[in-house]
Amino acid sequence: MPTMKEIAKRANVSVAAVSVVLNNKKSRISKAKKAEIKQIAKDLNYHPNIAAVTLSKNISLTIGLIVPDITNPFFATLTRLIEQQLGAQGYSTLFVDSNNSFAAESDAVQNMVSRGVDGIILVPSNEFFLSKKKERKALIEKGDKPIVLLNAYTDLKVSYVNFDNVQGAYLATQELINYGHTHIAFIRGKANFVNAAERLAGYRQALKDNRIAFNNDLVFEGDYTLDSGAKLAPKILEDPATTAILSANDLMLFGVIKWAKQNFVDIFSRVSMVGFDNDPYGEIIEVPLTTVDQQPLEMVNETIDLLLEMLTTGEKVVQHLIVKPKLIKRSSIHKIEN
Amino acid sequence: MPTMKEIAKRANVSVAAVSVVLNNKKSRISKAKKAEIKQIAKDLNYHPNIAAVTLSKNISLTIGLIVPDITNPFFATLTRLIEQQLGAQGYSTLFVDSNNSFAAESDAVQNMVSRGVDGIILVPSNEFFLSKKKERKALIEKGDKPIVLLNAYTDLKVSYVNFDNVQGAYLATQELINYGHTHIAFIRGKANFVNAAERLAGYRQALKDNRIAFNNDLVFEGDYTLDSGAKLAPKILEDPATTAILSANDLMLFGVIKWAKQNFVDIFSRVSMVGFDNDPYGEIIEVPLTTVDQQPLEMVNETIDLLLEMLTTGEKVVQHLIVKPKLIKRSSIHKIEN
DNA sequence: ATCAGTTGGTTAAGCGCTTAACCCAACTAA
DNA sequence: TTAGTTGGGTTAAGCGCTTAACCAACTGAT
Repeated sequence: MPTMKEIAKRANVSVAAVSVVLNNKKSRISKAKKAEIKQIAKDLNYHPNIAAVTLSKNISLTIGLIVPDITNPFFATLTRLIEQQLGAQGYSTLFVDSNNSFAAESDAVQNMVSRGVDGIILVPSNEFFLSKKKERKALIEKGDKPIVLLNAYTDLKVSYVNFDNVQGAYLATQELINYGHTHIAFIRGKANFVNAAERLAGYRQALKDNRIAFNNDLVFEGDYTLDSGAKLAPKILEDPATTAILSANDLMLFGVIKWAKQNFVDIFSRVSMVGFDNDPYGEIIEVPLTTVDQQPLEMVNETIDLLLEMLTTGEKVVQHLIVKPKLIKRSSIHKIEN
Repeated sequence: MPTMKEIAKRANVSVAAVSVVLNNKKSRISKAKKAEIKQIAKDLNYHPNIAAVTLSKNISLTIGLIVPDITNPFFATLTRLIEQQLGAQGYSTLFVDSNNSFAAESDAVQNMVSRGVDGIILVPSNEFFLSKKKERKALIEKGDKPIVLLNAYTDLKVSYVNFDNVQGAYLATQELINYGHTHIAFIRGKANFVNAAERLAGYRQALKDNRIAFNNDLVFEGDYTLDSGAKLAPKILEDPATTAILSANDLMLFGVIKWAKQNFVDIFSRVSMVGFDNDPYGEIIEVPLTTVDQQPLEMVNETIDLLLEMLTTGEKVVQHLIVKPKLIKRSSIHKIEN
């Protein structure tokens, strides 16, 4: 790999001169020399050693990205958008799949700080919210880099971008009610997942606004995995009065559908369904799924803007951005006569 | 962030002493001093500045990973396995989604080399194989880092890990034939995708071994996207003699299914289907999809082993590893009477 | 008494790049 | 004539860490 030293030698100048011209800083280097240096750099196919730049400037043009599970399509979509937008701004992405483990998230943040990332985007795992506040706080403050949480609310003094889970669940529930449903099962995320609580709240609010009594027996707790949905399916369907299911994500609904297939129940006739996430596969299943879209592009845009603002101004702002949900109406809801 | 200098001052030793003990090198530092230094490091929550380590040792414990599209579940699975296995070995992952662009792959490699990654895992895009050999070669040789291609054959002098596409397509085709199918449509990948050619070859070989004439009118060209499958669907289904479809990936088959839903054709009765990839959603659709599993875990294991061998020995080996396919038999094939 | 070997470290150079401070010759302007 | 400016760079220190070479004091054997 060619270095500035090499270029300097060929151009008969000091490496300082090379540095300033290759970085396009205003300096007293003559036009001719500038051109010569740039030409030599091009000829040698020079590219800076980023470790050296990082060491001396204390910025790395790298950001860390931590997601709970990249095989979850929603997180994959976020990841793709983030990587591409950061790349367009000249930033590289140090990627970690935390496998839904708080310990892994913590290690990842430490390692990223150690590597001198300029900032961190953390899509918190479920475990994140199960940890002690003190530990969460320690994680956030490690190396006090700019950090923004994505897809989560939090009580910590840190920026986050989330989407309006209350409103999302409200919209979805209202839609079911509009079709005449009153016995609506709700598959929530585990008690301590923050987004899960908000979604439950939206569900309850919609019931209340429609004067439908909330019934806790209709609330089932999953963990956002397909398997947890499959496991809950028989319990949910046990009550013949239940005519609809609202799920805190599509994946659990797919689990319900899978269980139904395996047990020969015609699930699409049996219940109406609405999910969360706008999973691409919701569109191609037997009956396309009505779902709440989390507007990943908007979320990522806000996240990148926020992070970039911190990086360029050098100030650590604490902002909370909430993007509005959008109900994608497809065919998994049918009318009920009361 | 505390530095070795800080530790050295507190322990009344030189930073060189700190360096050797924190790196557990054998040295002439007394047990007592060693313990003291380590304790201070722990108290200060010291973590090395990786940029400095990289600069001086010329290794970064970072590897670059480039995939064509992280929202494709197969690539997501590979990515997850890679990141976790590398993490377990102390390596971090610099991630790039090339968005199926050769230019992006090329830039990514350059950038990674510039950042001093120790090695690169490239899951080549489709465009990769459409580029000139000279350009592909240039990409591979950039900065001559250890590099292994994953999920591809190649004519270049570089290691790769792939799975046996010929055998995979052969198995799938033979399965269809076993069920009595003789008019089997094949959705291939674009002509220049190397894996696509091998899959076609396996399909043809199976036909030949069963004395079924190859008919080029039954071969359709997609680009591995869901949309391309949807676009091809009407053409494929036009010929009433066609009783089965083998697709070079599940996604295109999902596209066919989607088109069928939208056009009210009962696709699962109309044709038998086999895909490639063992996409998780193949299991939860109306009729679970028979598919060829690419054994991502085995592929990743081989890839990591290969790369780690190069990293530890420092030698650039050129090995070609082919993992055996596995046919996942589900319900999307039905018997045909001839 | 001398010397080799051991113990317990230190020194210094270097990795590639950045940046503030400096230098000198030639040219203006009063 | 001289002070001041401008053009065209150079020097040197420093970012945090690594590593080979060195050194001083002590111990034990001859």
